[in-house]
Amino acid sequence: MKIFNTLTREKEEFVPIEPGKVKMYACGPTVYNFIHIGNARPICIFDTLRRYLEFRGYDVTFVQNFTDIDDKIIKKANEEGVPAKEVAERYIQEYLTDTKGLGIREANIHPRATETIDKIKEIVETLEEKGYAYEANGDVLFRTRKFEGYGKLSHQPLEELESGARISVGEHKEDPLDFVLWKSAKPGEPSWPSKWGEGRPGWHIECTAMIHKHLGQTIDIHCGGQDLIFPHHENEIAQSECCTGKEYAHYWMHNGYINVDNKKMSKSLGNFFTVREVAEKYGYEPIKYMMLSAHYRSPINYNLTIIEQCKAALERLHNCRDNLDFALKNALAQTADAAADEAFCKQVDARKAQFIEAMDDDLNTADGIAALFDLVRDINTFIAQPRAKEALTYASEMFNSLTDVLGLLYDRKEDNLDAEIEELIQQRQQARKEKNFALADKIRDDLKARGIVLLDTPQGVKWKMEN
RNA sequence: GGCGACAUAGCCAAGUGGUAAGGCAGAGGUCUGCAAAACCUUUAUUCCCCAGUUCAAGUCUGGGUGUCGCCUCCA
Repeated sequence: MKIFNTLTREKEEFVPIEPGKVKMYACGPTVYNFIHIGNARPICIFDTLRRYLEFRGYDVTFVQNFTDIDDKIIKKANEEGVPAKEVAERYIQEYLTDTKGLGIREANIHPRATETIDKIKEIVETLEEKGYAYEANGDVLFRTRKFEGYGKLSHQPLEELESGARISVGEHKEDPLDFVLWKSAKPGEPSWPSKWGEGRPGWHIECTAMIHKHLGQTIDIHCGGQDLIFPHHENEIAQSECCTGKEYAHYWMHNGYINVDNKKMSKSLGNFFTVREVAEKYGYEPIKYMMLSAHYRSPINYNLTIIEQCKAALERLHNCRDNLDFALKNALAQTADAAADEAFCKQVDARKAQFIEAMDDDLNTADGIAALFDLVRDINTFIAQPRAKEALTYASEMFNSLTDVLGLLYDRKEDNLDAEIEELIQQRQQARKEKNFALADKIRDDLKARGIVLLDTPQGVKWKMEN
């Protein structure tokens, strides 16, 4: 598989550190609010990456953090007059509700900053011993200029970065580019004891500490949104590589933004939509589909038309799954046309190959979806007449496998009709046969009132629950 | 100022040298007592503009135009 590596700005063949195994880390949310759909993009994309790597046979260990101590959380807690811990815990639960709705698998480990304090202190101490960090009024700062590789991820010369940097009032930096590893606690703030006094972790150190603790000093893939490249990921590299003397991550993947009116969705512009509010109107799945419909590094311009189009596109996928279920239920025990079955199964294999080719190319989910839709057409055409169970099962399993990798069609209810409704459908069929259309239509209307829609198809009567 | 990205049909969107994927919407058809749904077929002589390289360019080069991003917390 090829991956576009931000470090080299090139697509590179993916080679894991340890054959067959992948260690990946994605920066998780700071839990002080509901996530918006911009936040949801990396969550969806890198969940799909994880699934795809597993589909390709890798044993993946995926770690994603919760930043549960931070200025914004403390601010929110103060506003509400509750402990920071309570705010964090609440929004972790809301996060899990949304990601569950989006069909995201939980990471293997979801470490929290507050559970990683020991490791954080250990790294900061090591950096201090090695001369990469210094204490100033209870804060511990990283001596950026001492790390030669600084700027290698964002591809910025130091001078240019410095021209934009500022020293805020009250900071005690040796250099504007230096950043905080450990912050001294203000009165009333949550804090932990340390050799530098009571304090809490800085903005960038926790990810590095969690990676070292749970994945090791060097990982395969580190991912996140493009806005984390600088300074967050640049600083992570500096901390980690100065601490260990080893390369931090082999591949860096960064997703593009979700825009509104062509502008980056952000809290400060106030042009954001939470996942929750969009889901309440359209459901979670169209959001997931939207994320996959474009390449992960391209921007997506969010609006209502887009989400409606995604919902409609998804319908075609769900219908195919319904069609397959129906065909399977009425499958022939033996094949009627062995040659046709064989040709069909070969075609199914070709779609899988097409899917893999797309996804191997830097996770081209848009092309992956195209392969899936081609498979849908193949299936729909094939099942226009009764087919043998074997071929249908083959196609069905392939369809499930591909949709599962993409993380779509995860929320299908088991549509089991009770005997009474089955009986009503039979009565209607009888009425139709006897040309008692008044009765037939009445039964249809009654069922519709109960949310069950009947579909008279050439293959027989299908039904589905109304959306 | 430094660094970077993007511009493909009504809409969304793939496609890094070989003659324009896929989806939505639209049109036609199949099925049907009717309705609805579904399914099938179809929809860009052309890829922002100009010049160049090449047998061949949406794809490479140069120049424009436009839009956006990072350089400050941010997915």
